[in-house]
Amino acid sequence: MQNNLFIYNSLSKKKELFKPLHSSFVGLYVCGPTVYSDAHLGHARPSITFDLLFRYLTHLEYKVRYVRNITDVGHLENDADEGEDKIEKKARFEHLEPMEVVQKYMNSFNKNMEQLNTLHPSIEPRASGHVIEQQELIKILIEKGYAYEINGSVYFDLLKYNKEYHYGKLSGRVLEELQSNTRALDGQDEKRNSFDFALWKKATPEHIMRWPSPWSDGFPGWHLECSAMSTKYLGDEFDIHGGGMDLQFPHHECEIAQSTAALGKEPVKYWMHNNMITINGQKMARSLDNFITLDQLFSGNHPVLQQAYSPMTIRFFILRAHYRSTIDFSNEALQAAEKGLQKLMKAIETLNKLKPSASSTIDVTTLEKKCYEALDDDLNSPILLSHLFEGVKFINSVVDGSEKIDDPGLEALKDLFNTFVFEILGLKDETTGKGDEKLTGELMKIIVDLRQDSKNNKDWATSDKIRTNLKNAGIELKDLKDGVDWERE
RNA sequence: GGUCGGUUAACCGAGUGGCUAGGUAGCGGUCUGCAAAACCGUUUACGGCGGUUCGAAUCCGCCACCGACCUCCA
Repeated sequence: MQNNLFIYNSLSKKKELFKPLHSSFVGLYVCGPTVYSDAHLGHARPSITFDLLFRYLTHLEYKVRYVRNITDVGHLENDADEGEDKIEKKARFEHLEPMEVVQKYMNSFNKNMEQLNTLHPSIEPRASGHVIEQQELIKILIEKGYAYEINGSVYFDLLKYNKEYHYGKLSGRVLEELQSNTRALDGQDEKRNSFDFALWKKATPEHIMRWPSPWSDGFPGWHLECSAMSTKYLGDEFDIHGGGMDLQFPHHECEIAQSTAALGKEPVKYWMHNNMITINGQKMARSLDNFITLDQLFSGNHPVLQQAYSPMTIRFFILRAHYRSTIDFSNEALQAAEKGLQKLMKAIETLNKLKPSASSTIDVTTLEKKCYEALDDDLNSPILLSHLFEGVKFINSVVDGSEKIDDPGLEALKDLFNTFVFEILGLKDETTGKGDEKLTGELMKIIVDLRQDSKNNKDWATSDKIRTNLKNAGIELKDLKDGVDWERE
């Protein structure tokens, strides 16, 4: 299997040619959400970024196992390891069983992801379903001397680990500096060092989510689940690990430390991190309370939103920027994305109605090559889109008569748009399927005929009245050179 | 304070040494009974100061501003 895909590896800080560990198989692990509230715009970024990667690798005929976890336990409020489990906190707040909270927000997350047309991962494991695997991992770490137990809790010994390996290589940290820069937090007394992190926490009496273990009735630390589940489903070593840039430290460093200590080798070949979505120049995050949920975007129901934005507008908005750049939220940018997407979709509709000529003035092969080059260059979706818009201009020029396309070219161009727009970028036409298309078509034909009669009689008042009233009803008429086109707004 | 990244035209957003990115919004034109759409043309760029080079948005240095991480976060 061959490819020219270069991806930016956060570990080496360079673009590297992607070579999978096992020729035709790819193992991909992406950090999923902690399910304690509705998904917001920020959550759409990694989902869409790695959906694009998943789709492209699949298109390249790799057999991809895409694992995205659901964090439904053990996620503490702060790294003092004395905080409150987010899910339990929410459960008390909403008077629900913790697992009810998990189910509720897992469902809404999945619904939102389907709306965004992201493909389901191959496996969506839940941390709560892998407590045994996590405990096994802890046992290995204790045996090998990388973890220690105190008062029923188990911590990772970073000082010991750092003697043999380099903790901080992904995020460019040095342990000694971390020690001096770590803020003084309460409740760290029992750890040997402030930077050691919890693998297992003994539950306080009021803590509901708890599991028996050799050390105490308790629950696993956050970083552990990803190590345990990625190893279980993708093996000791796998190809790509993805997630948001904000997870690089400490989460991904801890993952590397846990897996490397337990297995004696580094687990991940390529680390990929998507950048953040900002609002007013600041990161959008639940903890900063400046987020807009996806449901709010889809409905327009939020004070800062001037209108509703469809799921595909959001998807297009995100694909318009490279995944390693920040995207600043604004109504203007979203409206521009909406218009651009409409233009693209309209052109594809036009393409399917195009009549071939005897000759062609376009080289589809070159265009296709440029599209692949864009994706191969670290998934450069904005460049890919700029090439597709070249195609859009060409399609419209054929209608206009200034360009021509022959039958093979037409088929190739249709194929190209199909492949890149729908299959790889994962966009879809949102206008179809509304109402009774067939009947509407028949009725529109009658109305357009009647209007043509009045136009032939130069009865502009009537023809304009028909057009205006249709517009008020949400249908726009366009008088073309030969015939009339109409579309829903 | 430490580490890292960013600053591109009205807005968004690509681009790593010479070649029109693209989208949205303006403006002018073609087409049209008018309009819309489309097409053609077009206006504001590379934070500042220095350096390297025949040539820099792109490389180097300094400065300014913004942000991310250093607590949970996608």
